[in-house]
Amino acid sequence: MSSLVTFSRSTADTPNDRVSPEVRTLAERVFHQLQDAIVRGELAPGSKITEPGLSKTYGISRGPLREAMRRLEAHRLIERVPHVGARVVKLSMKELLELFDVREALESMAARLAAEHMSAEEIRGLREVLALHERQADLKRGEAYYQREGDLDFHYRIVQGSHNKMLMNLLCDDLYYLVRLYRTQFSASGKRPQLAFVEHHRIVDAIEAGDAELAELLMRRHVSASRANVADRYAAILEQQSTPSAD
Amino acid sequence: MSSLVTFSRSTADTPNDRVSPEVRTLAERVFHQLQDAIVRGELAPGSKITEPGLSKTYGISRGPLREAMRRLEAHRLIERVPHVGARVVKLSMKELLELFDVREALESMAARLAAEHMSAEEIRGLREVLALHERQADLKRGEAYYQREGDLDFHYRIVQGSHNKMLMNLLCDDLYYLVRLYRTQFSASGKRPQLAFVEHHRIVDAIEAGDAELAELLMRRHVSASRANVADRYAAILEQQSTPSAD
DNA sequence: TCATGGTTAATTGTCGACAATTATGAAGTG
DNA sequence: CACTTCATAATTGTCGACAATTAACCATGA
Repeated sequence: MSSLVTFSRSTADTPNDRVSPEVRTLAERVFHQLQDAIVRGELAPGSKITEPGLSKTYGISRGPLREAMRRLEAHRLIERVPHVGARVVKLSMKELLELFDVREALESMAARLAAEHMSAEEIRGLREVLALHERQADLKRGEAYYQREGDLDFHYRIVQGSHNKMLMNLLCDDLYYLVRLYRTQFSASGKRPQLAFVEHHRIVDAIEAGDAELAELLMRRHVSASRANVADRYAAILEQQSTPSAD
Repeated sequence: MSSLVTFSRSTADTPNDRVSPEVRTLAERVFHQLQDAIVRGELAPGSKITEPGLSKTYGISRGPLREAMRRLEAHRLIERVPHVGARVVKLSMKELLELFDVREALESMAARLAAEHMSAEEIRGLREVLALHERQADLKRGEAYYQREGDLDFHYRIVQGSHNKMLMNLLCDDLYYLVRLYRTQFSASGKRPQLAFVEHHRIVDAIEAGDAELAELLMRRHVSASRANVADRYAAILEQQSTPSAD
């Protein structure tokens, strides 16, 4: 029953592991469990979650559960209204595009700072991640699963390379969970991954060369292109829906 | 001469709401009270805050108090460590500069979006804010108080003009409280306000012209200059401290 | 049939008490 | 005198119960 908690790290040799369970308290543990359940779609978006229900499900009292829910709310994974209840967040396309705008702003800044601050071994690790993705893409073409998680891994490392803790908190602790939630909600892939590869490489090149401006520009385009891809796919779906019953 | 004008909201039609956006619950109220106390410096940065203490001070039980503290932690105004306690956040200069980098990224994006999405009356309101600041600056030259709050007002409006809710949440609900906290912590002003005025005007010009790229660039420079100003002042203070001797 | 009012049930908000963990201080020993 | 050890106290984590608010439902009347 109880899940094996968060085993997702691809490269496990990171001393500064961000997603360490750190289960020193009940509220922490159930927070991570709920976070995982939401991101994986086990808790349907928009579904109402009730305190007594979760309390019984996870076998804890409402005290720590409420704390966990507060944290989920702060991370924008659930929405609460006083005296009424909480629902799992349901990303609309408008909000998803908003998310991309924020990512474009923050990640381009992260790339710029990474080009300035990243150490040699950090860059080496970044290249390893890219090589790993490439190998996986060779083996499993089309299955974008690994690539997708790996894509986050790539962005993860760049954000960490910025050496800006505030950026790391905002992107890794908040926004990336929303990104993953989106990826399960709208199960999107498209033809982007192949393109994303070369973009990733160019970004790393710029970072390695210490060209902050170029790294920033490339990352901005990278995220922007991803956003455009999502918007296009959405428009296509809309059109397909508005052209109904073509049997 | 004492200061007679003590309130800052530019639109003064709302008399009562000092700290009461929505006080539907105890936790909400004490959260806003604590937030205000921290930002104003009534709770010293770095000081330890204890649950029984605050519980008695505000006359509520520890339940809603803990919820309020969770929210403060999410907004990065306090720092908690399990089983140990919570302390009011104490911004180091390093973290402050990090904050400026994040602001530069987000606010330049906000300016860009504002240039694309802001309505005519929103722009008019923005100009009114600028005019008000100019009048106040004429009357009270040097007293940067009003200008400073007003500066936030200006940035506030542009962020709202972006029509991006996620951006609004990040900047207005999280980062701006940190900015205000910094302003009380290091009581900084410098000669920037006068310069900031013309920069503000140029930004509004770009927004009004619908020139997104220019608005973004100007806002980026604006925040960056503010950051440089802070860094310079800090360097000066450091040098002053390292050259005292002769005691 | 529909609207409206009140009553009931369920959920959230709040509280006080107990358990677990950590910090503090004194005593003892090398 | 410094360092370790242990016992005490204080603080945080957790729990169950009660109060307040909201939603649902049924009944009544036009």
